[in-house]
Amino acid sequence: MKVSSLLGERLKTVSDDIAIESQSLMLRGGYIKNVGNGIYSFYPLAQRISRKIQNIIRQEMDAIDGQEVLFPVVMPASLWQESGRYYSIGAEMARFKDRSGADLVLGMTHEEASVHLAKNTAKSYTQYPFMIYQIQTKFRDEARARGGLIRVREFTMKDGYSFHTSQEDLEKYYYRCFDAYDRIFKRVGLKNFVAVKSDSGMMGGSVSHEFMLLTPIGEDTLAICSDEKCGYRANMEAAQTVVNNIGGEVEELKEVSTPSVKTIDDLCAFLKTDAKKLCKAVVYQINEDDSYVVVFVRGDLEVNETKLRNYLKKEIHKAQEITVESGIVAGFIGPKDFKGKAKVLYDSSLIGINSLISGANKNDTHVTGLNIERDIGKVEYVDLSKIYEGAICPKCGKPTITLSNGIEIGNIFQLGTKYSKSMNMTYVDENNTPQYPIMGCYGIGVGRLIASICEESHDKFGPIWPISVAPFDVEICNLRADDDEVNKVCEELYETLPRMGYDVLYDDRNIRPGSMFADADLFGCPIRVIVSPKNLANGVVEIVTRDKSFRIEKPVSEAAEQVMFLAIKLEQEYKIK
RNA sequence: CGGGGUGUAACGCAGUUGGUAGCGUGCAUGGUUUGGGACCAUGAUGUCGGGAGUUCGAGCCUCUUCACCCCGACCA
Repeated sequence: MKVSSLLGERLKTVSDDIAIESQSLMLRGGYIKNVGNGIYSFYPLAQRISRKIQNIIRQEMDAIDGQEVLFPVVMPASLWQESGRYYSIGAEMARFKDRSGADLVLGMTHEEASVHLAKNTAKSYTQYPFMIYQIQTKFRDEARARGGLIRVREFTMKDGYSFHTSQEDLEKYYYRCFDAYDRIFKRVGLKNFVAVKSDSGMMGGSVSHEFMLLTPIGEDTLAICSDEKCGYRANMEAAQTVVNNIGGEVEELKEVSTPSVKTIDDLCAFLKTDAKKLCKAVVYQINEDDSYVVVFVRGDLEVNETKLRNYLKKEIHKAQEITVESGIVAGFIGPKDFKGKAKVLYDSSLIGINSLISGANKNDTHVTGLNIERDIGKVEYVDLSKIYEGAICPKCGKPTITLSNGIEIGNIFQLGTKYSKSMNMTYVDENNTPQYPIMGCYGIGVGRLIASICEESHDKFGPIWPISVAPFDVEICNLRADDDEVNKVCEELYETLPRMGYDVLYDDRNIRPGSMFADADLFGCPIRVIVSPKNLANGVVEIVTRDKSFRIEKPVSEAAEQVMFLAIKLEQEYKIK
């Protein structure tokens, strides 16, 4: 490919609104073009990267016996009505009608389609297990797209679905896929990624993992044990909070007047105490009937809404206004003498504290010396609080939990029989008895992966693409396109290198070196060959790596060979044994 | 969905009190240059997001509508 005819413009500036480096560089380098909110076109550069990533994914999926298939983007609503998700999914799923008025949906995931495809052919246990996957466009009408390719509405995704005759077999395959994912992310050049236990949400099923790229711009928060021998890692949403309270002295239950003291900070200052001795009330409402839920939690901790949602198995939202009729006194809620019409939950962070301070359910009043067992009775404690920096690791028991941000680059779920049951997919076992297959599902967002790689590997001049995914392996920079000798050497290399199997970009434009190098940095090709009159005067060309860690001058006749050595060396970095 | 903001040339932006649109980059042509975004000269490019209104006159004022961006809620 010659740069003179490569479609896509390199820009010096982008709008200051764009805060994320990868987005800025991919817009500046002519990789992507915004078409609408959360919708992008790919220029050749991005499409080439996408293709290389897809091929790595295909190789690894095929290696674990995946079979590539293709599901439709547009599906009849009836398919989604069968599983029930037509009703349970909200506005995120795009729905429309065809000319005859039939309801259609745009695919946002393909569990239903996979069951539909497999259900009438996989009728005997002898055909199991199997995994089918596709690489295809999805549409999710996200409330708010952001961050370039990090969170979009339309995107290319690899999604796979496996079918098994036993939980053990699913688990065996699940961990094979786990390893395949690990290989994929290593091969595309990511370094700082981890797999974490995740909340499986409303997908159904129990065990799930997310592969996360650790980066400050990540939208998820991860709890990671800093003891490397332990290795505990979880999405904050799913991380168990372990609290080891020191009992403290048993005190008498007393009311204290606390006029207008409403916040935790105010109360700590007013009573000269620590938030760890406080019992805080957080009020939620259940979406379906607006009934209240009060969660009592230790004063220094927050409620993890995902855990609460999972415990209640209901959608909730934070209560905006607490009405007096409900019997709840805003700002002064406490377990003792609570008369509100609400479900009351106790977080496990309150276990073992002998004397708590809480609201007294009266205006401007708190109680001290509250002992839950003595003053309330036996209560059930539930783990509902958010894990925090320095918390006790649920695995090794040491106070070594650290919090990091991450971008989700892939996820794997053990689905169970949610879809096979709801869509009535069965096979017969050895005893000729009908059974529901047990499913797993496995996803990777390709576009997000491109942005993630760029995010992890760039400098202020442009992306530094790993050779395994780079749009081109080598760029030839012709520093004097009006010099016959320079042209001749460039043209020769441009013939030779592709024949050796390399993807070559040739900057043949008659522009000044500064502009050419600036563009070359935006192209981010791992290897650069610079041909100039200055070098040719000594009979050499210059070969450098994009990350600027390596530079060598070689005679023209040895240039191609040197490129090969360098490419092999770079490829080694991303090779998996 | 709530809060804030922006729409003017391909990109980034300016545009005063309402008087008929400009700067930088890029692009085209010619010339001088040539190792980190050169210089000179000449030139082309506008539905000022759309619609309606006020006015002798609207990029600017009013109404309306659309799109996009940022923060939050949400994120199967």
